[in-house]
Amino acid sequence: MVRAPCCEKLVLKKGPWTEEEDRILISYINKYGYANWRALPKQAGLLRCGKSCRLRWTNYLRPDIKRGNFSQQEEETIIRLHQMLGNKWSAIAAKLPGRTDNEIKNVWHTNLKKRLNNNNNSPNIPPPPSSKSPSKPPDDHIPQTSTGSELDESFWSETLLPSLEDFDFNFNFDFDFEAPMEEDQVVKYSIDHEDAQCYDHEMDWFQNIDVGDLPTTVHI
DNA sequence: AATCGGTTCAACCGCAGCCTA
DNA sequence: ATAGGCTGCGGTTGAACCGAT
Repeated sequence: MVRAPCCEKLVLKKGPWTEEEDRILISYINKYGYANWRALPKQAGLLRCGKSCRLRWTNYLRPDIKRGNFSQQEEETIIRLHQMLGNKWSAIAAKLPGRTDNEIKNVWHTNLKKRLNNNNNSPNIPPPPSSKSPSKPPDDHIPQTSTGSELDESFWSETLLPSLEDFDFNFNFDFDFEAPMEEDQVVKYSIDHEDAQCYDHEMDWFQNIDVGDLPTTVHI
């Protein structure tokens, strides 16, 4: 179907936002909210398209944005979540309060990706799940339980990952690299069972599973 | 001081999916 | 069932910045 262009061929401004524009946008949203982004700039008196306003607000002006460098823990969380979710930046951002998908995407491309590439020849970082890479990871990347037995791959692809996609992570995944990272790297994670139960109302999977069944240590 | 190359990050673009009429 | 509108997402771009020479 044919879509109307976001920024109609009117003289809508593009490029960096000025302080004045920021002020207008913040003031308008504080007063009226942002129910309709398309109508917002017109009503607020901004010569911007709604899309541009939404982006500026969600990525920069929102009061709950956490500015500044990413902590090591945040970076590790991003790496781990990226391994599980792939380039689902918004899903990753949802697990890092105060961080935006754009910010995480930038950090990934400018920092973490390179860092991982530097460690690339170590087999400890499995390729992220990606629709663009249908090939299976090599056998030595299949996660194994702490007992050394291989996890059923379908557990990850059919049960765990889809659940994580939709799950509101208010429990902590506590990933903990054991240094030094050797070929048989161990990645540990833990799930606070009680917290998990708080959010399991609609998740049969969590209701029926004994967290004790989950591997808490995974050899990659 | 000038220039050059690399890095960062805000912003844009286009598509997909959802919703409604 | 379908067309059209809107929002959100991921990929990409380009200006600004920074350090090296």
